[in-house]
Amino acid sequence: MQTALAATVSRRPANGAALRGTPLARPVPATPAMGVTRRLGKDQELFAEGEHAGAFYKVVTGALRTYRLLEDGRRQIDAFHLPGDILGIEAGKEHRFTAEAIGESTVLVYRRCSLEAAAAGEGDFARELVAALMRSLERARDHMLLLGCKSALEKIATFILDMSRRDHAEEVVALPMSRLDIADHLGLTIETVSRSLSALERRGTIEVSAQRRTIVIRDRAALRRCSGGTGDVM
Amino acid sequence: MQTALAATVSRRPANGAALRGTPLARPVPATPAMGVTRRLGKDQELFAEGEHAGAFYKVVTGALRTYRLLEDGRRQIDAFHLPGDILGIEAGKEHRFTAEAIGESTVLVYRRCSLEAAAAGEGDFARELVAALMRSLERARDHMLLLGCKSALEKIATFILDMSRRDHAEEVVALPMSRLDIADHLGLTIETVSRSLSALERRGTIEVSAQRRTIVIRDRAALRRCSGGTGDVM
DNA sequence: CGCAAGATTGAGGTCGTTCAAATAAAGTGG
DNA sequence: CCACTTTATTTGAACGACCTCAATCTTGCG
Repeated sequence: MQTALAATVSRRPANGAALRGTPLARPVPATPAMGVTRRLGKDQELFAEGEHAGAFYKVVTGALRTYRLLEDGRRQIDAFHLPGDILGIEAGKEHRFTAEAIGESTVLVYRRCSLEAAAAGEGDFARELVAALMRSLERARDHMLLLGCKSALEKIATFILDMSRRDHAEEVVALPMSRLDIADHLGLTIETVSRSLSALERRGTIEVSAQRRTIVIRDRAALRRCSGGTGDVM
Repeated sequence: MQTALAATVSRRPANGAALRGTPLARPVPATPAMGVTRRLGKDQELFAEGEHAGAFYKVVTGALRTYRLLEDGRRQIDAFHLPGDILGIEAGKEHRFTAEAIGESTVLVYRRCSLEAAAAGEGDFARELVAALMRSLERARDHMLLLGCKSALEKIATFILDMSRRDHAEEVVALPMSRLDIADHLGLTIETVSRSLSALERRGTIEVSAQRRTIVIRDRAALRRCSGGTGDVM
């Protein structure tokens, strides 16, 4: 039971964060020739829960969050999507969650029929999609392990290591998302996220930048020890 | 932080539960002609984390659990698999989790090359596999919502409704798994599982059979109200 | 019958939440 | 460029849900 706010609106961050210049801004080559690109502004919705799933997407620049809400407003961000990630593939006709840009982002749009073609079998693109699906599932399972078993500190440590891996970052890890986003991703509150980050900083394991959107990993081994094992973080 | 036992062995249940005669025992037709069947005894391992993923499986009778362990023994059961479910499809070459039969079970074994054929595209079976993948992902996401947001009582209520739906059960729901299995699935302890079930029983929402492996839903509406919304339980 | 394993129940402790306040950044308009 | 507002984040104190430890009860089995 957490983060149950009456006004869902108030839960949406609305500050202006620069993604540009961070490692996350590194664009990704558009694999198949098909697909148009689309630009998204900060907090702009790409698709919403319940909407007809007529397309799916691949992140080119920026970062997105996908989430679901409980009736009372509790939110679970199931994943953050960085350049190269594919999102929005649905089993049914409707999107089962909402996707929003965290900062300025661009995505490639694929028509759903590409997916149907893939399921029926169509060579390379099909293989890429199935691989993307399997990777999503793998990540979802890792995340369940985190949500079901880990303590707050372990969650935060795992999250930082995971972002660092996905960001191909050595030491400096960009966190384009707000504390609220992180909290709703890890099943914590913003206060606990903040406290855990402070705790890691106090121990000298990490360093939090002034703007709060960058982390420097000072002691990766210690961070790994904090992460509670298994999670295949590097 | 929960259920961290030093001896992982002691966590494995070993009683004798009858699956036979419950709704869960209902067999499922083997869709593709290929695939040999395999029988599994209670708690028998189908495949283990780290093992080469040379095959994947479809449940015909019984029920299986798939789980991952943290180094200290904490366990997360990511899913229970009932007749008709496909499990063991992996992105990489190795199984990322362990699968065990909960009670006597039978599965169909598919060689991995079928999967590769499917990814490359091979008509009907390909479509079924991709659909299975997408359904797994959907379930994983539902489960993340549960793990990340819901209270103990909400988790239990959701779980019962979900089992009832998957079991095509009207009122009487079979729970072939132990309390420990349920606890490790929902991110709780056995004590909390037990207490929550008792709480629901005390309110007259459900009834727990003497053998503890069957639940009767007395007031589905109340149970749904308890479940915390969204979860697409019926 | 008596033992072993699973499940339930009770008492007390802890981690993370809730509520509240302080601090810090980022706009905004002059 | 600076006061002022707004929003994000951090920090503190107290509470509560769930866990831990321990005892009891139940069921199944030799």
